[in-house]
Amino acid sequence: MNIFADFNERVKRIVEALDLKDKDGGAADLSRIAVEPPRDAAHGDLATNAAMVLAKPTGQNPRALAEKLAEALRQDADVSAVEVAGPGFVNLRLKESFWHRHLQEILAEGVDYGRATLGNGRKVNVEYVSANPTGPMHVGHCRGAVVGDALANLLAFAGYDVTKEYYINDAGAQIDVLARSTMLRYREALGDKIGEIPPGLYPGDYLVPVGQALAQEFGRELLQKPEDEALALIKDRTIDAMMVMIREDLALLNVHHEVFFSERKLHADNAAAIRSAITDLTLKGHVYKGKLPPPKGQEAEEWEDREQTLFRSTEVGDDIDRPLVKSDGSFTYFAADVAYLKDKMERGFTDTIFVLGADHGGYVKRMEALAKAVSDGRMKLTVLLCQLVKLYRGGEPVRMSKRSGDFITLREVVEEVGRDPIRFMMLYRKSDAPLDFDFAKVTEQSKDNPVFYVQYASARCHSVFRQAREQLGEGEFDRRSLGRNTSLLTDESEIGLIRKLAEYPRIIESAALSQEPHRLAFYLYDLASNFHGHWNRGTENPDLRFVKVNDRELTHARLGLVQAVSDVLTSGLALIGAEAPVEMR
RNA sequence: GGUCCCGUAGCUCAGUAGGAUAGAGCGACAGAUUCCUAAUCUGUAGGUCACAGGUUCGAUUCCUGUCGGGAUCACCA
Repeated sequence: MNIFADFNERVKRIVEALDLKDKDGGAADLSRIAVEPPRDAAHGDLATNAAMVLAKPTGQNPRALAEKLAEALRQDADVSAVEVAGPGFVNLRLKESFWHRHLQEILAEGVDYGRATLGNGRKVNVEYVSANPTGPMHVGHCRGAVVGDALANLLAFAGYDVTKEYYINDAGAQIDVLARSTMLRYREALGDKIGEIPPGLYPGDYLVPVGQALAQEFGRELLQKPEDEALALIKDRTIDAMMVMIREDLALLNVHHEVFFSERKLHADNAAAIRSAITDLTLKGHVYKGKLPPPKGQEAEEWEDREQTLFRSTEVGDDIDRPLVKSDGSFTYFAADVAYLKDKMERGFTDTIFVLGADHGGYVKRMEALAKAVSDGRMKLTVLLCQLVKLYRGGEPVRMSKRSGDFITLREVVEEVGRDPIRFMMLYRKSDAPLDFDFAKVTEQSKDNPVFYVQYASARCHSVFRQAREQLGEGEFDRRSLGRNTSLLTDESEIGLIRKLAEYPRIIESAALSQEPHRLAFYLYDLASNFHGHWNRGTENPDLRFVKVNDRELTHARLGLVQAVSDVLTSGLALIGAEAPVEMR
């Protein structure tokens, strides 16, 4: 139940009853009417811009129109005060009884409070992580993994039919290099002296067990086969092993994809899928043979001026046409994307979202262009770019050398700081802003650390219940009985907390709509702050404490409020992918 | 040079389906514990929302340009 949507309907009904006509004599456009929380709480609980939006098209004075609206709104049983302010805002104040009833609704819905139908069951594909299967996940993958996962959770909660997907880049030269690297480890496991891993191959220890497993299974058999054949088999085994490892790494972060889509499959059977997709594109007139101009702004010494097969992406919004076939006759990476997007379309997705690192910003336009061409504009493709994460340790930048596999792995980060702080902090910044991640600050257990601040609020809620059970000598409290006496909540600070809770559904919808999961993290911080603030009023004024031993009814009412706060914290933290702890000591 | 992102308090950042007097945390200063967890809270100080135009009843938010910072730029994945 979104109270803003609720009152938006009420306002619209009133406006309809006024039977306003626009200049052409038609019914006035009501779509721009908004009901929002006013920026300044002193203005009331809700504000609407209806009068200002409608004034011009209907040729009326905005303040006069606002007065008419106000008059009608005063008749609403839930409204205690209405005033017209500024250029024509209508500010509403709601009766306490409305808030009491709303708290009951929150309690009835529990952790489902805020679930929305915004998506109308539309099928959305969220693709994220998609790291090359050439080694373990490293710290650089964390942000995309968390942002993508939280966004997918959020969209599902907002009523979309979401599929979490991982595109395995298991084709191409890098994978061949990977197979040759494993071959070396295989020989090593057989006792051959391999010396240093030659430059250009993957030196990481993680291939050692893969080589050992091969040696155990095949003995020296593979060395007797033709190299092509042996490498093909080794490649399969290595990719499988890498994906097992990557899934384990992702599980540490609480990330679980539903679909792992293999690029190699698109290249199988003489690239049947790619050929078919390109044929489709060709039939639609998006493919031609031609030359590309040499790149500008940089020395192009190796530029080869040749005629090639191109996707005419410039006609669908791209800056330059894109090659589909390499000079050796094989397909480009982008050609596989054509087939991949076609596959997504055929699986029925109306929306596909890619979560990528900022270094992939150059791919956005060609992907958008491709989606247009492949689906004739029916599939909406959006790219969410995550800026880079800078690592610090106590204020000092952490240096990582890219050579010799000397990077910090995802596993190491999780082991050092824990899953929840990573998930929360990766979302405690807008995706398109760079993020500083300081190991020292993220593990700090104080109010300066938003993760612990929010989780502590959850722990406090549970602490109240422990106290209540002890002092009142009761068992578990169920939500229905807690909601029975909400009308006993009369303190402004208590009503304020309900008001804050009532923003949750709106936050869910706006975060899902704008694809900005960080809004949820900031809201939870805000809610926690409100709760801590209210709590501390109890230290100054014992009458405001939740547990009143000599007033069981009041205690139940207040516990209802605590339960609702706890439910929303639990719900929101779950979307972020973190726990709502019951205790922190 | 092209493209994309960013520019808001001393610092780190929110806020933008266009709304009223632009917010929070940190840092600084002044306070609160016979307390349901002080891992908390209250108050004070601090601003040309980079700059210039445009659209609008109204712009931090949308558009254009300038300046500054970052990312990226065929045949790799």
